[in-house]
Amino acid sequence: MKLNRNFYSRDTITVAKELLGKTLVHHIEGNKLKGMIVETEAYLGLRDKAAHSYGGRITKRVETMYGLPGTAYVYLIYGMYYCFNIVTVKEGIPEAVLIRAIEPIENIDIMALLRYGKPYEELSKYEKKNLTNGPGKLSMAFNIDKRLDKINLCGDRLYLEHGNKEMFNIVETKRIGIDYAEEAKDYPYRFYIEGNPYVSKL
DNA sequence: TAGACGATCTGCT
DNA sequence: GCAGATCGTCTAG
Repeated sequence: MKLNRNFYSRDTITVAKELLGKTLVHHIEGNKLKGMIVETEAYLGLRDKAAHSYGGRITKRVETMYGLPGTAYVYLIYGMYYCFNIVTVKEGIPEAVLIRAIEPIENIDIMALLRYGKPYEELSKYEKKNLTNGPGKLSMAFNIDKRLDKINLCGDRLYLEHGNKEMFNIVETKRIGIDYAEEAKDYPYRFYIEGNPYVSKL
């Protein structure tokens, strides 16, 4: 069952935690890519120095974060990778959840082709493990890029579903790659499924 | 309009 | 473990 607008229209920390174990679905050229979310990070707009929207900044790039909850926020990082986020709370409040890692479920061969240009069986052990265990990596494997910025996640192209197994422990820890963010770099806004092999960093 | 930098990943040491 | 890749976005002037 698809997650609706109400799911996203809540406190960002809550949504970040509850997104764990949910299934991400992307329809591409007649095929469905599916994966389970295993790692997320919360970005709390105004009061969070690590967020693009810190202090209420509104620029061309971050305006997406001010949109409706359940909207995709996709941006380019380091000139070569895309990061996929989900807008939360309500329109006008610039908060979002970064999807950091996914466990592949369906059409893994297509993901392997998108990421490494060869089918899954031909991947080395190292490549299999690294298929989707990071924000830039999962974007490659799921064919997510800037064209999906501002897309409605309550639609039929890219959306989330309730998962099957939701029995797991959630680990809370500090976020990654935001050392510039002063005191905000130590906030415990990163969440992942304990023991899952696709988590980007322990 | 120029200059600095980043919510990352890879490959080499 | 560390540096390089690589360019859109933002800020200052």
